[in-house]
Amino acid sequence: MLSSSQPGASKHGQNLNLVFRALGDPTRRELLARLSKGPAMVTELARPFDMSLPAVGKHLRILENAGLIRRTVSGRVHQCALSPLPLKTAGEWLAKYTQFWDETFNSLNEYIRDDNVRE
Amino acid sequence: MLSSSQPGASKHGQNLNLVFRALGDPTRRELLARLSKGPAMVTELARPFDMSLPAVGKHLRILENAGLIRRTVSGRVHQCALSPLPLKTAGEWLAKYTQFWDETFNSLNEYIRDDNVRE
DNA sequence: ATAATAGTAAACCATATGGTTTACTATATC
DNA sequence: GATATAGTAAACCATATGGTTTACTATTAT
Repeated sequence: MLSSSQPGASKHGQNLNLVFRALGDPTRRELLARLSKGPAMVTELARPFDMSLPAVGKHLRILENAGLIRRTVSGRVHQCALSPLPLKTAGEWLAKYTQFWDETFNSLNEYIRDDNVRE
Repeated sequence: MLSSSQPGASKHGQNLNLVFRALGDPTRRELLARLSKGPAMVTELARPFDMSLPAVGKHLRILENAGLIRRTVSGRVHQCALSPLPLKTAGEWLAKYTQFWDETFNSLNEYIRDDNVRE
């Protein structure tokens, strides 16, 4: 069934791991929401949180490793910007299940059930 | 900016934490893919994996706690079924960023940028 | 030159994840 | 009743997460 190879061995799967795990933390979702309004430096991003600067720095690193933000250093200022493509990837993975969201089990659904949903 | 309250304090946010973290593991995504083709018992679900039954059992528990599967026990058999609503919730969260996916920075995007993306 | 600012690095801690093996419970079968 | 099957429970282990504090580097400002 599904991918016959190892469960998350593909690069694609690895990205999904990093992205979904990154999204699983509320602080990081807040950071993304903030960055959706435009780039910001680290201190600026950290200000709203009741948390040390290094802690926020770590969250940003995780977002960066997931490809969700990019960082440009100029002087001592690290400017962070949203890099939303991985969100699209995640959205596309979820979209494969859209068919199941409306539990109108019609014949189309029947057809889909016989189809493969791949990892 | 965004939610003025605590970062993941809402029940909604808690669900997102559980759901995204559940999706962050390839074994669990495979399990969901398998269940998208119809319900299955635990042993059946575990078979394709090079992993002990208790390990798969734990993954199923995590999926269950995230609301992504339901379990009905009859006799000694635990039947698991996909419960896709939390996927919808996650998809809706992601959908708030759809605007950023196509990097056509038109005037609509400009308008959106002034809008709030909330947690 | 001195001091303040932006940020990372490193050491540390508590708890969570993801896996194992062994033991156990409960149901089904012979 | 004896045995096999389905599955969880519990104890254990290694590593990852999410936070802290202290120390450090590098840039900017006085």
